[in-house]
Amino acid sequence: MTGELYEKPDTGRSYYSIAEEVLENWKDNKLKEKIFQPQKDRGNFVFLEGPPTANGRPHVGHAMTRTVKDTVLRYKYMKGFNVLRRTAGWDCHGLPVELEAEKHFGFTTKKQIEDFGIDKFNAYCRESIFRYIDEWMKVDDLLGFWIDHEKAYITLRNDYIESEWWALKTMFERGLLVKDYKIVPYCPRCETSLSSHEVSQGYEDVKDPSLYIRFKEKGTENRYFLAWTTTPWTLPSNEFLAVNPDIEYSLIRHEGEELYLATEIVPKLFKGEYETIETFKGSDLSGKEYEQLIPFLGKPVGTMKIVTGNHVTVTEGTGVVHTSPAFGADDFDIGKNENVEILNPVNLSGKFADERLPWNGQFVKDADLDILKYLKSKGLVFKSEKIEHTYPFCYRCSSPLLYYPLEAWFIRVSTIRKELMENNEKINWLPEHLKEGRFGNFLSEAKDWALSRNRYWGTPLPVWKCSNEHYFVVGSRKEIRENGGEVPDDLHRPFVDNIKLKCRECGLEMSREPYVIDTWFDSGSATYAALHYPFEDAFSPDVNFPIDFITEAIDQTRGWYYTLHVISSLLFGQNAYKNALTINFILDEQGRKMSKSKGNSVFALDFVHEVGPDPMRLFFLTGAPWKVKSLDKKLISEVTSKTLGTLTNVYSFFASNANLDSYEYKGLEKSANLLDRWIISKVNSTIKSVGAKMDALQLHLALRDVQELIDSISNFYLRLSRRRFWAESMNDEKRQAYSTLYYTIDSTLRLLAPIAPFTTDYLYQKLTKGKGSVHETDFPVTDESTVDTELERSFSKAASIIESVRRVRQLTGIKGRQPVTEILVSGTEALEKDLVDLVKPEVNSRDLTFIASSERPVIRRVEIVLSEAAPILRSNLRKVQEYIKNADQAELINELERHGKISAEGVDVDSSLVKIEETPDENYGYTQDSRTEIEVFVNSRIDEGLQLEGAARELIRRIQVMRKDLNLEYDQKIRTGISGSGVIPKALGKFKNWIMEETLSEEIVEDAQEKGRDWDINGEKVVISIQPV
RNA sequence: GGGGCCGUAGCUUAGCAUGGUCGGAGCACCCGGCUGAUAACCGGGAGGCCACCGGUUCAAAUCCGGUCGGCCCCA
Repeated sequence: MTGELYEKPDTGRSYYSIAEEVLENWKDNKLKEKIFQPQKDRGNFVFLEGPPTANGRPHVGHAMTRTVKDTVLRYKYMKGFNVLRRTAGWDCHGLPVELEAEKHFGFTTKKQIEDFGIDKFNAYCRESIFRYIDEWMKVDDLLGFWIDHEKAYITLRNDYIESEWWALKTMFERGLLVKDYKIVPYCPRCETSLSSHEVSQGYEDVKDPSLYIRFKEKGTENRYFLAWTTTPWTLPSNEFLAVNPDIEYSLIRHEGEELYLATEIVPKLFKGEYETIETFKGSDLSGKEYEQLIPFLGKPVGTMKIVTGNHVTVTEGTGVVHTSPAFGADDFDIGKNENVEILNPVNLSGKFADERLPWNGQFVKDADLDILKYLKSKGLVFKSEKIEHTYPFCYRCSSPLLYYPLEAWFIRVSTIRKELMENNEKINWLPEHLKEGRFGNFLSEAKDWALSRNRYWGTPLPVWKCSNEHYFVVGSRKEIRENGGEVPDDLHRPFVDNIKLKCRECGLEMSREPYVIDTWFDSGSATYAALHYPFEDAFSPDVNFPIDFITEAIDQTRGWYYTLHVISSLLFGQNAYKNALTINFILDEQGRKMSKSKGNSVFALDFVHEVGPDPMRLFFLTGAPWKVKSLDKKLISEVTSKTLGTLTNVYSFFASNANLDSYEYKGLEKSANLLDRWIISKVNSTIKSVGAKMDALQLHLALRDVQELIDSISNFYLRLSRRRFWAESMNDEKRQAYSTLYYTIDSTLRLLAPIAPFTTDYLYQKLTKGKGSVHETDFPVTDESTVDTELERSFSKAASIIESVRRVRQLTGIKGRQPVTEILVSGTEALEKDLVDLVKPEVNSRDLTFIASSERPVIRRVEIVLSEAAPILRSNLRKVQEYIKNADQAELINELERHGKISAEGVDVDSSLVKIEETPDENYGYTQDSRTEIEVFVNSRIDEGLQLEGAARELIRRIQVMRKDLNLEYDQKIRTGISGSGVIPKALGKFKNWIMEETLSEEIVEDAQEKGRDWDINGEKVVISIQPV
């Protein structure tokens, strides 16, 4: 190290390389480990990481989620909390993983998997889920996401599974886990049922047939029920037609046939040419019989008749609903009520599997067209078209889902809707509308959770059954042993399938129900299962629960947010988390959604290399996280240079000057200096607002406040304070300035540290000379005694005055370097003298005077308002105008103000007919600030003295530019030569000493050297040369 | 079909929950200025029927109703 106290930052350096250096530093000092270690004197803040599946590369959206997580957790740590459960988690099971494996092996059916061997298949799954885990962890590190990877919870571990088993047993004992035969959304390709939250991930707009079909009423010649469907393949299994009992139906005659349909629909389907024969209430139609539409499957007893149901509407179709109990939830209920045999010719692969059908062997959706043809040939199709509607597809393999009757295990979520909603009340949602909106709506109609999956790679359903239909749910590994089983090393299939238990009721051998469970149950169990509850005591629903904070992407409202909430409500009777912050998607640079198929995904690792972690983090927190944003590199560099760039420069200024003066910070010194008092006040009021916004999880608003502070420091405080730092020797004033600036930088770094952890720590190290990391420090606390809102207001006024003067100078063509004699300000009470002294050099004026409204240098004239006056004064108008024009305006105004009218040669002119027009004195440039209404008058008369001073300043400025171009040290003395004509010699004559002082010239000769540089100063040619001595 | 969010200058957006400071910023563009920390800053210019239509009100970008458009979610 040289004698430098404060190391200067390398401004040319990329944010990525700064981050690399800081990361090294963190690693060397084991900083993460230190911060992960809970300390006694701290309160607790509990986090929970939503576990990603690491079988794909993390993209920028993941990076954003992780940034938000990290920012909050860093903030909470600095606020004095132990952040508990700051551990990573990995989601391991499920259809997505199996699908990858199927692709790898080229399997398309479950039989292939079984022939291959479930053990080998699952072994591959187990490996593949961690394929990208290194990249995930690398991204976390590079982003600065401080999360404990070593203690990560992993949902495939036996301990984790065991906790879930405990939960399932608990639910079973409370009657909440049941086996049922139900219509479930079913993926024929994956050959498994899906839960409602899985289904909700896969809706797409598609075109499907829209058929209006004639069902012939039994015993009639040409009388039909007109029904509507979009799923022709379900027609062979039609067993009923449903009508709404309360809706009115008509029997109409149309082109020689008679049709039943809802009255309301008639005019929509028939334009004019029909005749209504009779009308009925839906309930009147109940019981009427019809001929089977497609007669291949036989006709079960009690079918082919009209039934009623409240689910029938007339928003689509005809009000007569084709009902096949095998393929719809409402339909199924009807079938159950009527107690009929269910016609189900479709097998688990989604193909017709009944030899009596002409379409046997076809995939049902593919058979739609053939069925339509068949019906057409029989003359049963009234109308056929295509409509676009949304239809659910498997969220992983994109096959169209079927609603299919299956035996499955359910969690009876619908029974606790009320509790779900009550517990939702206790959650703070960001944005707020999710509580009542999307999430609340979903809760209020929560469906039973179809939990079981007929698959392989998942948490095994811990239910055993004997041939007497006795069920036993295993709640722990111990219970396996207690019931005569042996615990395998791995609780997954196929090993778990080999466990046979002895039935407690009848002693017969029990085998496991061959299902695995929905992987969403895994992640939704993280609250307790990650800590192996209740087998270990790291977790208790009574301590540090609910979780304080979680944040995930918006799609998780129906995913993780939901399953966490449901499971916690079921098991613990309370909400799982207190604060839920939702993050929206990031679109690509063109504003398109990123998707694998389009190939426009931007991966986190690539992007962090490109722009660096802090710029990326700043970008993520610009604008509300729950608003969609497009990746925008321009915006990134803008926000980065505005915050980190400026802050780095502020530090850089401090460092270079403090080094020259060998200044060392020894605490904040009390300063009477106005600027110091102001910026300290500003820092403290910003600390307050930033803290409040961070507490409210309004991270983007907090960032905005910090940015404003940085701007104030750089463009006001420092700009106006510079001269104090240049004083020859160290004095109180100067030391106080240093102390204030140090304090200001230190506070700002700490305010920004949670958001931009690398650059702030990089600068903090330099500022504090390596005394530790900014992330170990406390978040700043407001010192109320320093906050002076009155002073802050005065400064905004001062800023507004400076702005206005610049505007006037622009308008009147007086350069900033040209001094003026006076500036008058009205519309505000006078600023205190110290502040005025600060403003004066900025506006470059000898005097700055605050004046009353009446003192303003304006010429006031009374003017007739023609539109008002003309109709009243009529023929006197001319005379009055003339009179007013020639009268003494001051007297006239006086009269007007005193009497409310003037008397113009005998004519009374009411004040409403005139107005007082004000024009600024021509010797002044004028403007009024629109916001503060402060008026500024700049005296535009420039006498010779001022002109010469202006010229001198021009010279100084040019010389300074040349010094800088030569890269001279700040204290390097020079010899200067100047030649020029016009005012230049005069200016030199008068201001030589000043120029010498300002430019550190030992002498100035009025004759530029040969290598002099040509300048144009206000049209005057000047040659200047400088030479270091 | 239902629900949620959104629609402000070329782009990004503040303001709208407590109607009345004229609708503010930033980027980009042009012009000018300032600068011995600064990829900085300042001033000016151009650019908006605050999506559209109606209503409430003395007064609406802001409240209400409807329409259109975008995004998301559900059935």
